[in-house]
Amino acid sequence: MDPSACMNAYCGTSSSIEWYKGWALRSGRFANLCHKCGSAYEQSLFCDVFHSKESGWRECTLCGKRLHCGCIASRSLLDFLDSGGVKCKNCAKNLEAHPIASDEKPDGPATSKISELKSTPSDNQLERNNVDKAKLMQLENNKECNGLRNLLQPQNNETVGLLQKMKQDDVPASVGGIGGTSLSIFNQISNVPSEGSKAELYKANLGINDIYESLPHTNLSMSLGAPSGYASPFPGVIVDEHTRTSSLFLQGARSRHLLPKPPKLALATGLEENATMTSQARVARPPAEGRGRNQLLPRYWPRITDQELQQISGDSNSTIVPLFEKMLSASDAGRIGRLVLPKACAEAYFPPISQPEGLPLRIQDVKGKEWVFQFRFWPNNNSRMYVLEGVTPCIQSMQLQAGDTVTFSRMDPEGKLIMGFRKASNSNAMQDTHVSAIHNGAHSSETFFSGVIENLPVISGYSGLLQSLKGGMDPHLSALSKHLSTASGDLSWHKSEKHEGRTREGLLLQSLVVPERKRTRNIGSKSKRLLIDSQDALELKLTWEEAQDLLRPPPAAKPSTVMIEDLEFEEYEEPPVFGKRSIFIVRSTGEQEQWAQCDSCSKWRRLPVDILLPSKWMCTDNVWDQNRCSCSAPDELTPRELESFLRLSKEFKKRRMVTNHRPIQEHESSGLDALANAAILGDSVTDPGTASVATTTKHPRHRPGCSCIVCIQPPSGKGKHKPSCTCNVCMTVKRRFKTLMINKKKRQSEREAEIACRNQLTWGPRDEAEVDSTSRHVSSHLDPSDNETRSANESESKSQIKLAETGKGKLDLNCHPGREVDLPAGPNQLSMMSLLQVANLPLESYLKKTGLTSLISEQQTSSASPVQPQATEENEEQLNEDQCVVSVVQERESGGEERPDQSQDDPQ
DNA sequence: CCGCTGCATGTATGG
DNA sequence: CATACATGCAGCGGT
Repeated sequence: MDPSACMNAYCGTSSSIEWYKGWALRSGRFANLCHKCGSAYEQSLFCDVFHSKESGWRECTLCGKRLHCGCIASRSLLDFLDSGGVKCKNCAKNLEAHPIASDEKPDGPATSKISELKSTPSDNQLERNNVDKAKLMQLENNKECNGLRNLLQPQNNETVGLLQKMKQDDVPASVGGIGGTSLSIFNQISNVPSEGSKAELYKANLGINDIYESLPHTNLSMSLGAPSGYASPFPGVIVDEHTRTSSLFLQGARSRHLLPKPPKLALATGLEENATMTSQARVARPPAEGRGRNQLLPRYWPRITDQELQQISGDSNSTIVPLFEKMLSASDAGRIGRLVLPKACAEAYFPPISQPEGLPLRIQDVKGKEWVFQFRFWPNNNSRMYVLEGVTPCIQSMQLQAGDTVTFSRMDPEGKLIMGFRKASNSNAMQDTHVSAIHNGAHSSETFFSGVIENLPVISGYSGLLQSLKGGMDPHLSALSKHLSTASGDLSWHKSEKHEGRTREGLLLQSLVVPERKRTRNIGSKSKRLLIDSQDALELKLTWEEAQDLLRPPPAAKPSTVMIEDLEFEEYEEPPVFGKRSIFIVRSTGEQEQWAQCDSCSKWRRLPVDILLPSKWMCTDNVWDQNRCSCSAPDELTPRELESFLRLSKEFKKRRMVTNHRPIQEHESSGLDALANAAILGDSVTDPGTASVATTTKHPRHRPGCSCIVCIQPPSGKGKHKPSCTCNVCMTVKRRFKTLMINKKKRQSEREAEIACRNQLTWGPRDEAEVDSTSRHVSSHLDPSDNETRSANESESKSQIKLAETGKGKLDLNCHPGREVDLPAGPNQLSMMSLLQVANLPLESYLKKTGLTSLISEQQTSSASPVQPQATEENEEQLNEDQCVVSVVQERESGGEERPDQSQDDPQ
């Protein structure tokens, strides 16, 4: 499916800048919005391109225009500069129209821009730079920044100016690569004639999409040797690969050093520190050019840090040239002992082979041990599939498993192949281990820093720092681990211990306590087949949902209202911001509480239920309780209570995982099954709360049960039933669906008035439990004897709630323009701001005012009911001791899990 | 019967 | 749609 097309099968809007216009808020959820059909794609919250919680907003490096990456819709919105940063379509177009302008005018745009920036350092660009302040705060701790100023000192004005210009451009993609990056820039600059450098560099900054194509023309394969008159802060010299021809592997190899720009403020922050700091940033380096013309996917770019390079190289005169890396698949790491090599890499960096038998290849590991693998290929279609055979002993010796990464480098001038590795689960420095591990290692925390996204053509931070490091020999890395995993969030190559010790509770707590912790979505993972612990995978799936929970409207942003298909959306030009996660509880008295944890002292503080917390919140911000507005104030919750709450939250999370997991299995079914799901799941199918979680693989943004024209297609080649099929199964499914819809309509009409009222409540404190747009909701009931009445009312109240949501006019990603069933009666005029105002009213007064006091009991019962037996039993037992029964409200996330027995919907 | 080998096939992804 | 690649699996040989 065209990733840039609207996923609504009825819409047909395909890639265009218009597609993705802004952030839409509806039903308490943020999403990006197709302006044609109103489909909202919540998954776009996390930016595939920038892989950032900052939602993919960037500025064109050249003109400053704000861009959205168009995670799903349209990557064509922007191009990536090979020098880092992005450019908008306009700039790209303009530059393509005048590709040689800068060549003709060495003092043209580049120079003038440079001087301009030099002279007015507080111009707009700098102002714009503030946008990414948050990101840069991370940088402040990153000593990678440090070397640049010193590097600049001896430079001529041109170079400095250029670098300044570069630094001022917003280049988040190279955030992590500052050290090496800046050095490489410097070296390159200093190695070319100054006149040419401007032109070439500027040109390199322009619309060059294909770095491999463009670089030969831009003559950037210049020597990287240390410039005369420049005392490199690094102990080695830079490799000039042009001079390396000694190895077979070097055949055709040329350095194609790119010119990533250092991020803005790279020069402005922390520059005083010593310049000899070697880069520890894990930056994907476009590898040295190999024979093959095929460009290497960024996925395979070596992400070796300079420090690792240094460690490999030791003190020898040899230079380590990172070639490529590959994340081990299950079969790679399996017992078969065959490591599938990326074709392009194999052809580029390994000796050419013409016979399938290939030839033995000596590869030295980082400990200095030499292995001999059979490098060979199989015919595959009309192509070849390259494998390294006999890798099992090596893999085992490195204790590698699926998801870990092996790196291939070359030691020059010997041409010796070096094999390193990186454990997927070692990004402990960022406490993101569980995430990175279950991400197949594709997006661990360092990715966030570096901004380099695998699978995506983000050209970033090629340090060009192919240092040869002088001194002692023996490229052992055995001691490496203790040098790595430092504060910069780097990965260790060697640490094999996993962080299984981190308990689920810990994970939960972490997620509760540090919601702003960098988390990633399982995107960009090439291998879906990697062995991932299912629980972890489910947990991973939730990160989006969790993130959605934390979204807040951008501060000071005024939403504009757009109407699409009679649905009203609030549209924000700014992406939402992340707030702090909190826990909601409901006492048996009906009293609601919100609890949040101080970021400083970790104590839990009780808050009004209607407060939206910023991502950072501390006791001192607790203006609602003067007795507990400082970290020194004692904890209000007993450890027992806290444990109960967290426990229940954990249970809730688990159940939600299970709930969400089920449809994933179901989606393997045929389109008719999907229809059946629609019938069985009924209202909840269209519950927007389930939309973002339970997806199908057919097209991941559709929910199980989705009956759109796409979803009801059988899997290719496996069609079971035609839409016109009249077999018993099909007829039953259709009948069920019909009955369901009739019932739904009936209920809807019966409760129309009530729905209207309830809609007003949607953003009220109580109804948050249904919307769950902010937090885990845990309601506590002091009287467990409520259970009977609860169960008696459960079914009805649930259906009411769901109906209420139906009536709210939910987002249906696949709304048929002419479809009646799910369309709401009309738009609701609930703006975020008005809702917040409403939320600020005391609950009771609001209910009285709106005549909805009767809803309290109903909601309580409904909110307490859907606890699964196994969880409830244990919990209640535990909690009864505490005189507090806590149950989790999960109306919204429950999907079809807790619907009444399907036979209720089954006319048979 | 088991494990290895080579190929075929399904799936994900990029153009 | 073409391609890359992860993995399944048939066939074969060794035990």
